Amino acid sequence: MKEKNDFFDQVYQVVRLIPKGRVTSYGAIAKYLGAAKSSRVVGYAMNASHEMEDVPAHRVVNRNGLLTGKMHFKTPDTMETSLEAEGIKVKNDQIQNFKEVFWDPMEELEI
DNA sequence: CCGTTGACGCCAT
DNA sequence: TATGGCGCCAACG
Repeated sequence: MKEKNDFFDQVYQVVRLIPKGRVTSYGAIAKYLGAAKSSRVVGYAMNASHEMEDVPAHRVVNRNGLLTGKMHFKTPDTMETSLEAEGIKVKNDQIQNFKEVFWDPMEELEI
């Protein structure tokens, strides 16, 4: 068994565990995986997540709760629309109650 | 093969 | 408080 699975795959696993109506940040995922400074790689993994339909990339935003990656979806409105469909309030590409809907894998999951 | 870019985040000034 | 630069890993040209 190799402990060092692909970083991308690990990211997908965590993102898939994000409960409906909750969101997380790239840094939170990276930190959970033990690569707090590799937050960029998490975002890159999200870009490749288009192959995995089970990866709700729309539930992953930056640390500011800003939908920075919305433009990478099928349509720029897909991300905010999907979030609002789950009860998350989005205004001007920014999650309003971000602190309330924020889901920290470190808190909910055990490493 | 080398250089640049990217859905980010933290530190320094 | 705000702005700029660096780091990290992988993919693309």
